[in-house]
Amino acid sequence: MVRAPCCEKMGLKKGPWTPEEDHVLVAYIQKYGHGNWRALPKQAGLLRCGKSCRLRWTNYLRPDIKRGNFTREEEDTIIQLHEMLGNRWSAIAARLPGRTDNEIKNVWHTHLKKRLKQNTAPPNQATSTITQVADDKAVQVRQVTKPPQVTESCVPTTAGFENSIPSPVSPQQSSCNFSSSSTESSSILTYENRAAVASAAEDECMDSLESNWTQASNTIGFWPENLSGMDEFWLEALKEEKLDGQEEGFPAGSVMMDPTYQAPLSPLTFPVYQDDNMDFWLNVLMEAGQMQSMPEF
DNA sequence: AAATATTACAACCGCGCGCCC
DNA sequence: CGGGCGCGCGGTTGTAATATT
Repeated sequence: MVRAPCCEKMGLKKGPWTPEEDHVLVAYIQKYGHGNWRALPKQAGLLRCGKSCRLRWTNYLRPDIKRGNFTREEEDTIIQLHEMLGNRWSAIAARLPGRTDNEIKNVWHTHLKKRLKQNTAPPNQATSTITQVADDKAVQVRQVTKPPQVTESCVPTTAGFENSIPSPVSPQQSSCNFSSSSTESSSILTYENRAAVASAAEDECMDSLESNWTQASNTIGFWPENLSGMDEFWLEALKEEKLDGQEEGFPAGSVMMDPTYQAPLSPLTFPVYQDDNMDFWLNVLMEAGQMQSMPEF
């Protein structure tokens, strides 16, 4: 069966919306809501198809839309979410309050794709790229080594921290900053000290970036059964992605936490901590009470 | 200053999904 | 159970604004 084009009716207007049309649409929706988009334009007296009205409302006129340029944090979040979710713009938009899927899609195609391309240098150039500019370096490091940044709804933004690099702290360096006590909350880095730790570890991480860390292709992850207290953001991602074929090797009921961020790691982008590093991190997680049992590999 | 190229973003298009009859 | 309909999503296009030559 062939679907009839949305705006096949003659006389329906296309193209940019006028302020008058906007006013009519907003006034109508404020008064009656938008239960039926198909019927709306006729009832509101607009010479538009329902689809056009819906698009105009959801992408532009909705009162909760945040206008203006994307912040660096928002852009970074988009990059990380895109890494995790792919071109699922609506899923990405759901994690960026006030931003629409269309807007995010646009900013991806016009800015971020380009930026990522610049930052994705061949391995033998990666180190020099990383050390260029602090701003770019932060992006590069997060892109290569970190699980996606959680959104503001998950982790409060700490002023000043956004410019310090949430580095993949090496076990040797970070161990001195962790309490091994499973009863103390200090077994997880605080916002106050993690920036310092990250900064201190940065140089070493740069050097060992390629040898000690691998990217998400060797993802480890699992489906958590005990969800209490877990970050909603990741849980949603976990549920959506279903973790097909990626949950093997981890016992049900375990949740891998990022000890630096106090947030569940994204099983889709979690970098593999190799060999002895892996053991170290698993022990940290065990001691911090974030895993109920050691996984078998 | 004019022509051309590039960028930014609003809007459109077609498809797939879910609901309802 | 299959078809029609409405809606939302992602890809693409059109065009205005801006930068470059």
